[in-house]
Amino acid sequence: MAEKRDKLSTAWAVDQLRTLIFDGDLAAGSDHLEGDLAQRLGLSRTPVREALLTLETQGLVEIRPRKGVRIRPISPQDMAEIYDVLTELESLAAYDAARAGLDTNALLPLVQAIAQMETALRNGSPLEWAKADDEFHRELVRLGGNSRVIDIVAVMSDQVRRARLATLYVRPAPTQSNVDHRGVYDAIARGDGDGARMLHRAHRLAAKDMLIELLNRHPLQTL
Amino acid sequence: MAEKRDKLSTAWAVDQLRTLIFDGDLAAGSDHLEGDLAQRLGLSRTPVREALLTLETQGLVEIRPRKGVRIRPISPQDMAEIYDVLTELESLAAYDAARAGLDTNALLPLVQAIAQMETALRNGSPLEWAKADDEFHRELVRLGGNSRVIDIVAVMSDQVRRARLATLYVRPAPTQSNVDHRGVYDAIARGDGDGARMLHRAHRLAAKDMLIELLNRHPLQTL
DNA sequence: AAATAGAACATTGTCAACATTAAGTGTAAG
DNA sequence: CTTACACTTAATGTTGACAATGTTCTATTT
Repeated sequence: MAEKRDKLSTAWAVDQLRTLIFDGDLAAGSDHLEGDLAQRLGLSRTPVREALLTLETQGLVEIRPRKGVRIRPISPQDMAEIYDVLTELESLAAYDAARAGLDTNALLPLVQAIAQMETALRNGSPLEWAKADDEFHRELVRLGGNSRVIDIVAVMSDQVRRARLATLYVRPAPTQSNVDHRGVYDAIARGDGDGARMLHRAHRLAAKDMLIELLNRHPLQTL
Repeated sequence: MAEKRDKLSTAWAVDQLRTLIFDGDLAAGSDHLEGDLAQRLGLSRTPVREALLTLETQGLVEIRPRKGVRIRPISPQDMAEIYDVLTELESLAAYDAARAGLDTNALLPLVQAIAQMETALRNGSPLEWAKADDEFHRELVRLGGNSRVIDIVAVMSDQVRRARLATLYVRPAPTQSNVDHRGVYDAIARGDGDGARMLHRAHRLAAKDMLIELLNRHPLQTL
């Protein structure tokens, strides 16, 4: 556990709890008392309580009075819902990014992410590929410039983070994904808004179908 | 102010504060101390603080330590961002609703909302029209069935609520809106997903352009 | 043995007091 | 006259204690 905390207790507690959740130290579906969590973090209940409030509105936990705080599991239907939202909002971001008239320099992070994904794919390192993929999507949304979209996508991505990691080593090699990313990038670079939107939409829909099918076939518990 | 409170103080405080904000009793852009708000609601700071935390993640206030809680104003750019998000997510909902194979009975609330809008339009009652319009959009999203979309749209709608009300008496009569709604309804009723999506998208984009142009022309302060 | 009432317990909800910290204010030095 | 420093003040951040309340267990009745 990270030791020093120079920020406010509540913000620090949010970070710590997020880490515990993403690392699986707080298992999906498990229940925890405010008091226990507070003790675990070495804080009083108030900041932990406030942190949990925040995490609840972000959909990571569910507060059930007198039954403990439940770490929200993700069902295949949840995945479908979230991917649909991501599809729409990221496609909008791709459109906006393409229409923004960005120069090559501004698009550099996208190119780098794509390069990293291709390297990772060649090296067979799923984890590194996932990191670069995450970076590509985050950067794409950032370039879109809509702050609401940025926030919502971040929250939704967090909700499926565990599940995506769990499927990383079961899913087929993401060769098509890499092709898709290049296509989206090219469309943005040439200022083709509609093209970028449609290509990204197709990319996301394919990813959704793959993941859902995967989850239904390998009924992974405790997501 | 509503008097009895049978729910938890925090939830009650959220409701009260929302009402105060939407009614303009807490003006857009104004600052308020936790202590003052707590006294105003007759509560201690703790539940008010928790309520403010929630309202902050919903984008209605901005907590600025030692400077008070600011009631977030809405700029034309904010409006543009929010309408873009609403456009994408509601269009998705329209698509999903159309593909869900809902029977006429399930679509009744939509029909009623449309009828109310037409009546209000004939009677020249903008406020009633706005209520029915709100209802139409909320019901549409509900029929889409994606709980994330429902939540996000609710939050985004809240953020523009004040601004929409402020423009109600300045905007041209929404005759085209009513035509649009019928078109969306028909597409859903005949199960035409792509049609519903495209019609609703066009409807929302037009509304956005109208509103933005209106806001830029009548620089309404304090939204 | 099953059902119900009631007591005991555990947990959360709320509060008031205290600690901390940033902003503002006045003073003195350059 | 400006700047920098320390002091004052006001607001928030945090804590521990207490109140309210739902849950579980137990005893009693049928």
